Order: sequence, then C-alpha cells, then structure tokens
Amino acid sequence: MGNITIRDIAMRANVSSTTVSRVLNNSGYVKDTTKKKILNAIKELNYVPNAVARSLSINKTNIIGVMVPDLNNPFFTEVVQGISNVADENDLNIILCDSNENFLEKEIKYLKMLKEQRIRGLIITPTSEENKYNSMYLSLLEDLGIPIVLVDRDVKHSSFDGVFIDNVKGAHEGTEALIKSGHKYIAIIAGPNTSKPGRDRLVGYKKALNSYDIPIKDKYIMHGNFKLQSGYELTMKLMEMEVPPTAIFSSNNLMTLGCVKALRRLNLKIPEDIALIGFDEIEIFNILDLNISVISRPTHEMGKLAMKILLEKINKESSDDSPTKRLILSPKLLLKGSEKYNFKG
Amino acid sequence: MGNITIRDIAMRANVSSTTVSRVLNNSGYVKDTTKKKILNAIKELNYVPNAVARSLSINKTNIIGVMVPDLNNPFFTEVVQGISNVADENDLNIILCDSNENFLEKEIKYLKMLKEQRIRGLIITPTSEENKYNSMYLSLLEDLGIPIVLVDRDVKHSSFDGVFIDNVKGAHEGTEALIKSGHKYIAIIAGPNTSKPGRDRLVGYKKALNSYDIPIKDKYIMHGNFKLQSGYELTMKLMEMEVPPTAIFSSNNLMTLGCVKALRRLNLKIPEDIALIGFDEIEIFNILDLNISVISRPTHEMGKLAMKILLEKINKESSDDSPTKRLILSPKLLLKGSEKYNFKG
DNA sequence: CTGTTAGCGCCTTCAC
DNA sequence: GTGAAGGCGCTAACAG
Repeated sequence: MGNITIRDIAMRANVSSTTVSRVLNNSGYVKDTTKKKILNAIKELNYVPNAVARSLSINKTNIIGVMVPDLNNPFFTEVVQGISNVADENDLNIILCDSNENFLEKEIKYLKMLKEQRIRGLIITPTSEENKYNSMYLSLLEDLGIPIVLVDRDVKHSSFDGVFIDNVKGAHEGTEALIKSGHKYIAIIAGPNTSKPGRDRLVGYKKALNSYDIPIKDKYIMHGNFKLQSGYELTMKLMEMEVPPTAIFSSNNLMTLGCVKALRRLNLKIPEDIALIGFDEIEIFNILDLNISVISRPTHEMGKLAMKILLEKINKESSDDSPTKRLILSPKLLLKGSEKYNFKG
Repeated sequence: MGNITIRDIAMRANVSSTTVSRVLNNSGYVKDTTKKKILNAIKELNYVPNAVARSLSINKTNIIGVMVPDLNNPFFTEVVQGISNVADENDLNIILCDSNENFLEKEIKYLKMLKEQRIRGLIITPTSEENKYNSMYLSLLEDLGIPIVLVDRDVKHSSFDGVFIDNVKGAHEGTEALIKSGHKYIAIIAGPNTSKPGRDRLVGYKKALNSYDIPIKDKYIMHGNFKLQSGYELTMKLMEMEVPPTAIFSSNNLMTLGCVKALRRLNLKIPEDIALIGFDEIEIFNILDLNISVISRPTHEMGKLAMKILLEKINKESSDDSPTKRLILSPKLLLKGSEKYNFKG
C-alpha cells in the first residue's frame, strides 16, 4: 500500500526523517542544499505523504463532514459545490453524506461514522424537525466536539453557527409583487406547519397582504408537504373553488412544479389565466421558456459562506473565542412575467 | 479531541488494551464476563474508536474515493446514491469529488489528495477523453495502487473494471422505434466525434437505418457537444432545411432539452409535427406531461454494481486473483408516444 | 540548521 | 483467555 515512507526518502537524502518532515511542512529552517536533496529524493521515489499517519500524529484530520438531506435536490448539490470550492482552496477533504431526510436510520449512523473518522468540522442541513428527537439531536451534534455549521435549517434550542435564508422577507416580496401587479385574490400553497421555513414563508405572505389591507382568506391558505404531488393537488382544489384565486404563491420549488403541472392539465395559461410566483428557482422553467417568477436563493454562496465560517472556527485554537456566527441571507425576487395581472376569468 | 482511548476503557475494565481491542473487533476469545465489563466501560465512557489510528495500524482505511464529472447532472447524483447505498452496508465512507470535467485543474489535484488519504478504492467517471493526456491519466490511476472501477466512461488502453452502457444498442432501439412508427426522414443530433459514447450512439442510429434499408443522409447527421445550446441550435438548423426530418433522435438528455426548447419556439408539436426520441431520461418531461420517449439507463443500479465490483476487489487479498470485470448494461426504451408518426407537414 | 527520542491510538505477534 | 511489547508513518519537543 503506502509502501514508501518519510524514512525511505530520509535515507535516500542522507538526512533524518525529521528534516524531511520539516521540508514537507515548510516548518523550521533547512539548508537550501539539503532541501534540494530531499525534494529530489521525493521526486525520484515518487513519495506521497501519508495523511492518515499525519492525522494521528498531529491529532487532527483534514477531513470535514457534509451532511445534506437530499442529493437529488439541486439546491443541495449547489450548496455542496459552494462548500467544495472553498474546501479545495484550504486542502480540506469532504466526506459527503446524504441523510435522505431519515434521522433514525441514516443520519445517526453517519454521525457516528464521522465521529470515528475524527472529522475536523461538520456542515449539516439537519433532517426536518421532529420535536421528539430534538434533545437527542442536540447531544449527538454536541458530542462530536467539533465546529458545526448549519445550512438552511436550524436546530431548536441550539446555538450552532449557520447560514440561513430570510424566508419571511422572501415570501413577503413575492406576495407583494403579485399585489403590485394588481392581484387581490392571492392564494398560498404553504409548507407543513412543522417546518420553520414553511411557517416563515406563510408569515411573509400574510404580512404582505396585511400591509396592503387585503383580507386574508383562510380558504386561500393550503398546506402542502413540500412535495410535487401536494402542489398539484392543492392547485387543483384552489382552481375548483367558487371564487378561485387569480394568483398563487407557492412555497417551494417542487410544489411550484406540481402547481404548473396542474395548471397545464386545467389548460390555464400563466399569467393570462392565473398568476404564479414560487419560492426557489427551477432551472427547467428557464429552459422551456416558461417564465415563472421566483424567489431565488444564493445557493452556491450559501455553501461558500458556510465553509468559510467553518474554516474560521477550525482555525481558532480555542473553539470558544469566536462568537457564534449566524448569517441570514436575503433571497432575491426574479420577475419574469408570471406575476402579471391579465385575469380574464 | 478524541480524548478517550482504548487504554482508558482498558483501565476502567481492569484489563489490557489488547483485550479491549479484541472485543472491539470481535477477534479472539474473550471471557463473557470480561467482555461485558468492557462493553460497560465503553458505554459509560462514551468511547468512540479512532478510525485514523486503526487505519494506520492495519495499514488500510475504510474510505473510498468517488469522482464524478458533474454533480449537477442527475445521472451522476443517482449513480452516487447507488454507490453510497452499497458502501453504507459495508462500512465504507466516501470522499466525493466533482472534477467538473476539468482534468488538469481539478481531477489531478483530487487524485493526489485521495492518494494521500490512502483511500481503499476508487470509483471514477473520468473526464471526457482528451487523447493528449491519455498516458498521464493511465499512470496517475495506476500509481494509486488500489482497485479502480470505471463508470459510464472508459479510459483508453486501460484494463480497469467498469460498468458501462451499451450505447450502440440503445441508439439502435431508439431509432428503430422511430422507423417502426413509420418514419423515414430521421435526423440525429449526435455527440462530438471525440466522445466514444457519442460515436457509439451514432453507430447504433446508422445500423438501425441500414437494417431497414433507409438511406443515411449526411445532412441529417448533426454533431453537437452534449450541451443544451447545441441541441437547440441543431434542431433549428434541421427544421430550416428544405426537406426537414419528420423525426429526431437526440443523443443525450441536455441536447434533448435544447431540442424541445427549439421545437416549442418553432411552435411544432410533438409528435404531431415532429417525432422525437432522446437518449437518457429527464424527469421533468414526465412531470410536465411532455411524454417524450427516451432510452433510459439504470443509473442507480450502475452505482450499486460499480460499488459491488469494487468491494470484491477490495476483499481479495491479492489484487490479481480476480479477473477484470467489465459490465455492459442494456439501456431500456421507454415509449411514451413522442415517436408516433402523425406527420402532417 | 539538524538529529534523537518519544508518542499519537490501535492492532498484531508472541508468550504465558 | 489474557497481557506485554513493538510498530504503523509522521510530528513535536528537546538537544546539540
């Protein structure tokens, strides 16, 4: 396996392994000529340092853990890429885990493996909140004894660093855009009540209506589960109402897809027959010229920022001397026309 | 960091660390009562083994490398998930690298890092073939000195194990479906000539036409670069011809998307105005009820198989006593109606 | 500037 | 059944 070692090249260069180590790590003084001899030997023997041995020796690895709940969701792959870019620049390797939104069967197991691997830090989007496990979750994470940065989702009662999105603001702006376009009958396909981002987006929706003195109709508030099918079904229900909305605000990308699917089946054109704004971008909309306005999040940037925060923590010797850093980024409203008011119903 | 060690629990249980190691690894005989004592101590002290130390000691890690060229492509995330499922069951961790189709700047660097980490094995989809680097590529991979399994793409002049797709067959079947639907004017949006899968798919297309005595028209063979834009542009060109095709075979998912985009812009309906079959599935087509027939690949299965092959190699002590395993899977034709002949032009 | 010594945490002979 | 001793490859004092 890792046959050739630091000692081999030490012998080859007629020095001690300490000296070799020094040039490897650029630490301490080494005469230029001996340095060259060593570098030569390294090349000739095609030596590759053993990170495992190094990690054991200095008692820290250069591996971080990244746990996401769904690699099929482009949002997370983009976050991962952002993380990866910054990690690369800092010689950190990534063990990537897909918890598949499964706390009990996947996430716990992965956290244990990561602990065994003695990862240096962890960036994690926790599985959706399940209150009954909250305290177990907290102690699992704390027991890792390493810097942790949350992405997109918080852990209740925790004080981990994190990079989040201002969901209230995003939903507010999206809803406001519909209002400004002239809509008054605005429905929302909300997330489940158990989801903080879901609740926040609903809050933003209500705030917007309030500030424009538009009455909030409970009938227009539909709770889905962030999946495609629920977006589809709820849209169907909305459009079957006696007074259907003239505009829909959808709380995430998959439900927006479901919504679009339903509207297509109903033969309703966007925005001529019904206006629509969704939370989170979907690339395919642009490709197919569907022109759906969306609240977009800086996914790549979120990953980069998370990794940068983690780096700071990692580099502080005493993990306590840097204050908790919780970034709350603003999403961006991208208007493409689907919010227009042309209602001819 | 990993403060508590095997010795701590040894002292706690009044045994030697050797004995603790034995129960940890289920090796050798240990009296039941002492075993219980040890297990107790482990729980009480909340001991977590140090994989780094273990790896150094036994001279092998339980980490494998997985290198893909584009995490944004669902094909690869699905492959990764297949790999991950099997890896999980075998207590193997994954360091995931996205080479971003960039050999010189990314892939080389990652391979070096992976070697330093002393990974146990590697599953890799090499960056697209660039002949000038072929020999460098080969020696880079061989120098890793570990089992390697290729996925989807081959490395010229290599004899690594791998899981591939029968591209000729897939393209043949797809084209045949168009022929059987009654089409005679069938164009292909092919891949670049530098891509083996691209060339193979073209071969399959030609073979199909030949076997039905349909003349091959060079005009109907358009070479793209597997990206969306080229699918778009080439479709535009095809439909502007004096005698435009009545059917198109597209050689990959992104170009199919571009093709669909172009047809929409041209206001051409599928299949009423033009038939279409594409290589590789695109989930969105189903969601939006676009009903595009496709050649689909067992992505998840490919990942699982690759990991299983790697496992075999890893578990053989002498890496030479298992023959090279190269699987070539058959893609599947999924007909949804877009291949029908209704041409009214 | 360079070498010696010891140790990171675990596993593996080899004895008892 | 169990323990003592040594080593995996590297780094970190401590001497010189």
